[in-house]
Amino acid sequence: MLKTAKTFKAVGRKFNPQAFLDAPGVARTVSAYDKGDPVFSQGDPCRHVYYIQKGGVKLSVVSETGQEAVVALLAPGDFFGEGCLAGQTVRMGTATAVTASTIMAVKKESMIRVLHEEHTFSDRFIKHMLARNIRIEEDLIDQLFNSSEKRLARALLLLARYGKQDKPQRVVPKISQETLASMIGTTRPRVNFFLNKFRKLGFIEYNGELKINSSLLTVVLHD
Amino acid sequence: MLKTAKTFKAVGRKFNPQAFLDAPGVARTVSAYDKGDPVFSQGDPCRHVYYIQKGGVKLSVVSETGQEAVVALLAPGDFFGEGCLAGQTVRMGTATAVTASTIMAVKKESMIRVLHEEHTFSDRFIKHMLARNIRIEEDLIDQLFNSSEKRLARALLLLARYGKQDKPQRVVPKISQETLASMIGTTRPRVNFFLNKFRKLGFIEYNGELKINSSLLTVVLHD
DNA sequence: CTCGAGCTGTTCCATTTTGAACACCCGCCG
DNA sequence: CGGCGGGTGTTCAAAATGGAACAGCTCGAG
Repeated sequence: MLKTAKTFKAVGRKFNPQAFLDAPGVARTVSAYDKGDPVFSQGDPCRHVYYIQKGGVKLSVVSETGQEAVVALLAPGDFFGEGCLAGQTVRMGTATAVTASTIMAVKKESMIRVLHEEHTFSDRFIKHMLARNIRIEEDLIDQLFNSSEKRLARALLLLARYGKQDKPQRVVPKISQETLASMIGTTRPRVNFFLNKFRKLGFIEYNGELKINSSLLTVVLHD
Repeated sequence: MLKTAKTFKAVGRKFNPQAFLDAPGVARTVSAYDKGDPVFSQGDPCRHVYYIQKGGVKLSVVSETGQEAVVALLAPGDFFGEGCLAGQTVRMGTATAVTASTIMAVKKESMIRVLHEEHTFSDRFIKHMLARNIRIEEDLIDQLFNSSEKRLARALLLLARYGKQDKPQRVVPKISQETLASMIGTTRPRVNFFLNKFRKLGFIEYNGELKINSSLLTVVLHD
């Protein structure tokens, strides 16, 4: 009855995975989080997969030396905490709400059952994971190839499409220089230096709100 | 009837995904590759998923400026080229045999069908992808946190368990300083410098063959 | 209003890293 | 035998980066 599931490719972005998780017998709970609340923390036991209904979540890791690295920023429709499906028993990082959020937790076992029983759902989930894979791989390649200046330019361009699949915006969601620094693996003064450089060059504008000029900023990536 | 599929966790490392792909009606071809042969190249159309039966494969990306970054080294039992399942139409990187290899190509559509019909297989595939996800994420975190010296130490430790799930070896597979450099995102002189440093400190030995002392080398990671 | 927390703007220097160069070594092929 | 290609050992100056420090701004709580 779900025509959108005809082919893998046809599973478009309007598809709602949540419908399947709302079925009777699926062990799930929906919770509200305030900005800054942790959903789980590095070292916690690993028993649920999460699905973002509203808001946004930051995945980060803290090193022995205490510095934080932001691995991903997630938006409504994203899953996270899937590590437990691969047999991880503890969380390898911390998930924090970056705005007030509504997040559904699904028991690992329920998740597996739904993955078995619903092709449309499992297709979607596999796609989600592949997409995340691709994105993280791109981030890695970015790190391997580029200078921090280029990485910052790229991070801004990606943030401009945060949560809006394929529809880049001119306005970048509010984000501190500190967080930017931990996303691209450098220090805050460095981020500040380049932001001002970009501003002087007219690639971005900002007073409180950060706007980017995609076409100009893209130039930075190509030398 | 498939007892091994009882729980997700029970899908152990002895499980052989290939059995499912050998079923009648699955569009697949098995080919032999010599060392250095490309399996696919950046920009090629994207219609198959690959499975390594024998040998080893290197996934790499080439930047506009011509420098190469090695994203992954894969061993028998690994899948690659899964990007096409997520709707990618062209290859984002190049896959090259690093030794003489036997590799099975499975048509995207067949792969999807088997994923739908065989829980044991799809569990395994999801696990594989999650594992790759975790590994790439670790590589990214490594880049975000660490100096090239630490990254090199970590790369050597990981290479020591290349293809041997969970059973680290003392001998690291033959690999050029150039390739190491492109894996950790630095230059060859840098790799050379640190290798010699590690040798002087007794962390590694090498004449033609590279042996590591895991416990000593691990020290480098923790300052 | 006043204080403090959190973020931004800026400076400076020690250190790390790059990038290019040159010599050496060894195995393979004509 | 001689040359050539691919990998290694080493050097050095120029450039990028890290890290610490200090000042200013703004907004909300008391």
